[in-house]
Amino acid sequence: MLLQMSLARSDSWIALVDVNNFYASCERVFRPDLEGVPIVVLSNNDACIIARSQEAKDLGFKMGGLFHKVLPDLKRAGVKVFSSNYALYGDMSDRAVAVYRQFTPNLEIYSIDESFLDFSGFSDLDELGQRVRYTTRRDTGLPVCVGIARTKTLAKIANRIAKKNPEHNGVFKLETGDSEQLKKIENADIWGISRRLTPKLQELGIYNVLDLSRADPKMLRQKFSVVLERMVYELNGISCLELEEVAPVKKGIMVSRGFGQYQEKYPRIQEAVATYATRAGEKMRSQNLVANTLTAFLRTSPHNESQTYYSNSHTVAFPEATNDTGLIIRAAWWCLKKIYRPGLKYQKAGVFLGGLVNADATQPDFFFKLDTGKSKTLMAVLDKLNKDHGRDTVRFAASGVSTEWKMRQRMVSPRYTTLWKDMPLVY
DNA sequence: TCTGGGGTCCTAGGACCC
DNA sequence: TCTGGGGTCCTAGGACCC
Repeated sequence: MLLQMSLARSDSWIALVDVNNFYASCERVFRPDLEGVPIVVLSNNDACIIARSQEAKDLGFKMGGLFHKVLPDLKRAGVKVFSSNYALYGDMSDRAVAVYRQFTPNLEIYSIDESFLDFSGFSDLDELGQRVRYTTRRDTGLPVCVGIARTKTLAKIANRIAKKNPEHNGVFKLETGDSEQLKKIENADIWGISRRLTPKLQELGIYNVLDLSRADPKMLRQKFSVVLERMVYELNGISCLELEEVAPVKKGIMVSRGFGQYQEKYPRIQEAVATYATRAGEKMRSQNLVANTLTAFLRTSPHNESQTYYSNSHTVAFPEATNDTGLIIRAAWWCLKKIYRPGLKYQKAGVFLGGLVNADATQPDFFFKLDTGKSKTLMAVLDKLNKDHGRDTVRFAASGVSTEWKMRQRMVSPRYTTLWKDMPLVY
């Protein structure tokens, strides 16, 4: 593979804006009474901790900690616990990005809580970073930190420095070749280097980011990968990772969930799979995509020692690319029939749509004639009703009415910003 | 009872072709 | 029937990220 890189223009600057403790901060925006109170947010099924406020971090609660194990400690410490509320987090994320766009037209939404902003050509970048920070807080209630540097990798590091050192007031500009700063950061603490890689780098005498920036990129590529090679260039201010302002077309859409409790019965699993298939169809249509293939998968718990682990998947190709929920459910059930084994306690199932292409550029199958006009109208009506009146107002009977497989969300906060009935009357 | 969900990129290896 | 290099394409699996 050819290494793509370009010397940073002399005036090119990138800012990484990152919301502090994003999920926990979202919960706090509408609950000012929780200011200063430790907060944790749980994964789906209320299984483990996936986000913590600063206070909860300081109390020693760990990422990934099992909820049921740490529950007594959480109670004792007076920690406020939330199930995850992705409707709220997704909407708050959109609001933050809308604020960032007031400062630069060129930005890349990197994740639900991080965006890269093109700061090239502006003067007084520290002051600009402070304005982004102040405005985001004022207009959304969310606290952010800003890291500014010549490349994405360095901007990530700058952001980390801003976050860890309160004296910078949430904004830090990292100059290329600032060896004092790079020396202070361990390999495992930067973007793209996992804990696993750390001991191997240490064998080569690479203990911190300064060492890494001075390592031989060709040698690292040979011993590890092109990813590490690029990192060395990035650390030296040579940009290898461009700003992706236009989100690339998705290559696949996945909808999967663990069940609220283990499921054995075929009809219940069918309902779950039909529900995931429905959700996947909605996602596709909202992005004007159609899928060429569908994969369904089913597995038992890898942690349940009372039975042997079983995991299987099956893929089918649609005769013609589609985003019709009826066809997606049928295909998903076809796959499910191939992989379901009676007598097992299943923990999770999912649906994956692949071979995605734009819905306006499909290749019709000569022999298989799908009535796409009728399907399109039906799906449009379905989506409109569900958008106006709430999810699942109208749905396929295949999804069933039982609730036993549905995930647990016992402590979910209201959808303050996306559901009229949940909107607080007094702020 | 109980261990997230959704995604990207890279690599190796096999199939196939000329 | 055997031998071979060089190339592309596809897939599965791993690593990593948030």
